[in-house]
Amino acid sequence: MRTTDMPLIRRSRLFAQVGEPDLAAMLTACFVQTLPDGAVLCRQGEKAEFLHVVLSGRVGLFGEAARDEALVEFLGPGDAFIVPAVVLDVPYLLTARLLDEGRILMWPAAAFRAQVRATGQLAYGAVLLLSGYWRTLIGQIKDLKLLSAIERLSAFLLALAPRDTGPVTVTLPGGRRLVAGRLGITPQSLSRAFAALRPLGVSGGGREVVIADPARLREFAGVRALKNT
Amino acid sequence: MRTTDMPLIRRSRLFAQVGEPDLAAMLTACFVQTLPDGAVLCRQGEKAEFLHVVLSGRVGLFGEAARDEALVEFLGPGDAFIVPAVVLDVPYLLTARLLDEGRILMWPAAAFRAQVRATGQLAYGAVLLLSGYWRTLIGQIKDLKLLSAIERLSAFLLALAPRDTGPVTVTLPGGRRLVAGRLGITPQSLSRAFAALRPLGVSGGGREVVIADPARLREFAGVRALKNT
DNA sequence: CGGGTTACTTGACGTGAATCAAGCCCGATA
DNA sequence: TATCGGGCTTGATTCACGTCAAGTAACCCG
Repeated sequence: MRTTDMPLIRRSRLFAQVGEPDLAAMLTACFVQTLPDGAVLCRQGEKAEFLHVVLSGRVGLFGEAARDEALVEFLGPGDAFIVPAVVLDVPYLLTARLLDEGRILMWPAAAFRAQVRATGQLAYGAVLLLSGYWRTLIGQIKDLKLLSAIERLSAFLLALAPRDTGPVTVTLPGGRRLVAGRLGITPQSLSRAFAALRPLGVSGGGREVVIADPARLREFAGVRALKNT
Repeated sequence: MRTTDMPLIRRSRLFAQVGEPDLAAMLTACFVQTLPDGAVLCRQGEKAEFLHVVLSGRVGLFGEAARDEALVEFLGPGDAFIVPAVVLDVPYLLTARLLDEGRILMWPAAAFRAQVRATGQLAYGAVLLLSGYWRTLIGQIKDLKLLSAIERLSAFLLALAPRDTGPVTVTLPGGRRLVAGRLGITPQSLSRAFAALRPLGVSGGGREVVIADPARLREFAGVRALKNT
């Protein structure tokens, strides 16, 4: 573990409430790995061996079916996964794959389970982290059930931008193929959705997307001011 | 609070780890209400006032959009909601409505926040509870993204039945309209999906559904043995 | 510089599910 | 008993999105 990792570890909600000495003690059981783009951290259906905390790089969580797979969520530095599988000691529901080269904190499952049961601050951190995830997942389910593909793309782009801003450039968290999976559509449909938003001031080039008028886009997305409320 | 409520309270994962005296102390801040069918417990967009724990009856969690609403999840005795909104002190993402007459434990938000921060066992219970919810939500997202309406219905019915069983009768957690919402389809499509499953041995009458051959249904649902793994 | 690979876009077409619209069943009410 | 109304089913039609198939652009490697 490098000394430069500590600030990254502290940034995670999971550890926000844990005191310095306790944290140091906990981390003796852990190690950090630098892994290449495409590395698989855990595979759907396998038993949880480690809790992973992303220190740098981005990770994609994928659900796999017969001949298909769909990206469920993007994760970045500070995110921990898969807390639920580790805590409950059951198999993973998802496959996690690095989308970049990245550094990952590895925490043996049994040690983490014991710690979270013993240390109130860590459990509280886990509650905060899981609460945040619960909300993003609920948001995604609502989007899938209530919104069209174009509206979902609008909402997704707006969520990448700061609130109440003028023209902005946002950076997609992955290639178009991955974004399409996150939105629950095919890459082709995503391409068409971007085309449909172009008259509304969304001009895309590669991974950078310019939103000329966020207010107009927000209005179009259906009166969705309640989105993150 | 009635004495008959205590066993129900103990059944919830949230309190499983909390010792008897601590529990009694915590509950002094709470009260229990019996509410009629259709009562709204919290409304999307409002600030969290109470944590609710279902003691009896069933509750539906609904997402609301412009002119539409969709059932996101059914809850029953032992379930607590909306922990994330209460813990993070942010507005609800969902509206909760009683589907039956039911008894609900009401826990003032500020008191719960303080308790969960102070009491490791309670925080740990919350971690367990949220971990379970995380997994059901992930399952639902995977279903929405990867499965057709008919496959989703199959998976949903199978999840209601005990594993590895012969012919069974399952009870839907709500009317067809609600089940359709949970599956992300319209009631008409649900009706057609049931019709499509009839040749596979699914015969429905009202809220009771008979699955003549769960193994065959499971195979049909796509090689989804990994569903809850 | 050429050839290949990968990522994205665009077009034509098919299909699953929504929508519109009856019709049916059954329980509640007078 | 007659009438009403809500929940469910069924049929016809429409539409959003998926699928299949080119086509283009950018990048890598020989």
